[in-house]
Amino acid sequence: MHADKPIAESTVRRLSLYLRVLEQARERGVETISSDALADEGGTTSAQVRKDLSFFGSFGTRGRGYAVADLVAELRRILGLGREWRVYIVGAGKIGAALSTYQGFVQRGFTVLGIYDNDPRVVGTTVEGQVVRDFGTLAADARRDEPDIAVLAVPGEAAQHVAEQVVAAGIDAILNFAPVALHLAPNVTVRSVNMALELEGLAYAIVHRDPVTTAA
Amino acid sequence: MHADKPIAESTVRRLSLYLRVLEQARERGVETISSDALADEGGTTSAQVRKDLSFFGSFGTRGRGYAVADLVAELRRILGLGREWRVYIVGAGKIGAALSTYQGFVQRGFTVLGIYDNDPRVVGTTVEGQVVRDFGTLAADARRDEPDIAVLAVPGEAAQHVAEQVVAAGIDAILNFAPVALHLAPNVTVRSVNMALELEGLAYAIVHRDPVTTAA
DNA sequence: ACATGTGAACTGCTTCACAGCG
DNA sequence: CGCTGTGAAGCAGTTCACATGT
Repeated sequence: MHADKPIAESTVRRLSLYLRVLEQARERGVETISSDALADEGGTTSAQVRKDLSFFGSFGTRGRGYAVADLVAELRRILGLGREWRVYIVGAGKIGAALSTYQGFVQRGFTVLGIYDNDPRVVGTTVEGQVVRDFGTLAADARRDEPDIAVLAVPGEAAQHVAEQVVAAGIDAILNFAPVALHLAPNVTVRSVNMALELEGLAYAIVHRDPVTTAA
Repeated sequence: MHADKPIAESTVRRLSLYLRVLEQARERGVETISSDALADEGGTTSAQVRKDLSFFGSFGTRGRGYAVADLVAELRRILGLGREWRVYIVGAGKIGAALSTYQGFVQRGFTVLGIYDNDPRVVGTTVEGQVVRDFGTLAADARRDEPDIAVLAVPGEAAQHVAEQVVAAGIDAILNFAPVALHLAPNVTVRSVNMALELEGLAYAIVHRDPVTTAA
C-alpha cells in the first residue's frame, strides 16, 4: 500500500533505471535479485534502492531479495507504464525526426501520433514514415487524437511560443528539448532535456578536474 | 578570485542556463541585468543566482546589477568554453546523426571530428556530410585527432562495451545517450542523457498528479 | 545466516535575511 | 535607495545502522 506523498524526482528517475536493469536481468533468466546487486547495476547503493522502493511498498523478501518479475510489474505500475501514452512531436528537424522512431520511447508504450512543423517546405513531406502535419492544425487535431504529452524539438527562440500554443491546445505535459526554461501555468508538467548543457557540464568537469587524477 | 572547491552539478547546470539567458539578453541590446531578472528567465530565484555566482567571484555592482557582456565572458571562462572541444560521436544511427550537426553543440565550440559505427553497411557511407568511420579504427584515429569527449549514441546493450573501448583509446570524458549506467574508472567523467527516462518521469507525474489541479 | 525495511543521523543544496557597497 | 554578496537557518535527499522477518 502506498500513500501518495510527493516523491523526489531523483527517486523516480532511479526507479526507471531499476526497471531497465530488472528487465535485462529477467532476459538473462535471473529470478531473484538483491538490493545490493540492483544497486551495483544501477550505479547507486543498496540502502538507496531499498529506500526508493519503500516509498511505494514492501516488495522484497527478507533474507532472499526481490522477485525480478514481480518487481518489474510493480515498477511498471508505479511509473504509470501500464497504458499507452499518446505523444505529439513538435519540430520535424533532425532531433524531432530521430525521436519519432526512438525505440526507447516505443518500447515503453509511448505512441507517436503526429509530428508537427511550421515550415511550409516541410509540412506534407514524409519523415520516418509519418506525414509532417502543419503546426497550425495542432489544436484541432488534438481534440481528435487526445495526446497526453508533447515533445518539443524546436529552436530555443521558438520554444516558449510553441509551448504556449501546445498548452492552449489542451496538452499539459511537455518534454522539452529546447535549451531554454519554459514559463507555463503551474498545472502544466514540464521536464527538460538540455543536451548542450550536459556537454558544457562535461567541459566544466574536465577543466576543473582534480589535477591529482590527471598525473601521468 | 575563485577557490576550486567542488561545485554542485546543479550549480554548473544553472550557470549554463544563465549564459544562454545572458546571450539572448545581449542580442536584445540589454546591457545590465539584475539577479532578479536573470532568475525569472532562468526559472530560479535571485538568491540562487547570486549564490551560484558567488562561488566563482563577485561579478556584479551593488545597486545596479550585472554587466551582461562581462558576465557572459566570465561564465564562458568558468565553464571552459574559451577553447575548442574536440568530439567523437559513436553510433551513426538517427540520434548520432542528429547530434553530429546539432547547432547547440557547434555554437558552443564543440567540433565533431568523427562519427563512428561498427555496422559494415554503415561504415563508409556519408552521414550529415561526414564519412562514417569504422569503430575498430577509433583508438588509432584518436592518437591523431586527440578528441576530448566521446558522445555515445549506441544501443543500451552495446554501451558498456563501447564505453570501455573509448576509454581504452584514451578518451576520459563521455556524454552517454544510452539508457544504462556506465561502470568506468573513477578518473573518467561521465554525464548521461536518458531521454526515455525523462518521458517516464513525465508519465509518473501525470499519473500521480494532484487531482485538485485536474478539476474541470 | 541473510537481506529487507526504516527511523535517525548526516550531508549538502536552497532559501532567508541583512550587512555592505555603489 | 537598490541590489549584491554571504553567513546562518532551513529543508530535502542520502546514508547509516539495526531491528525485523524468512
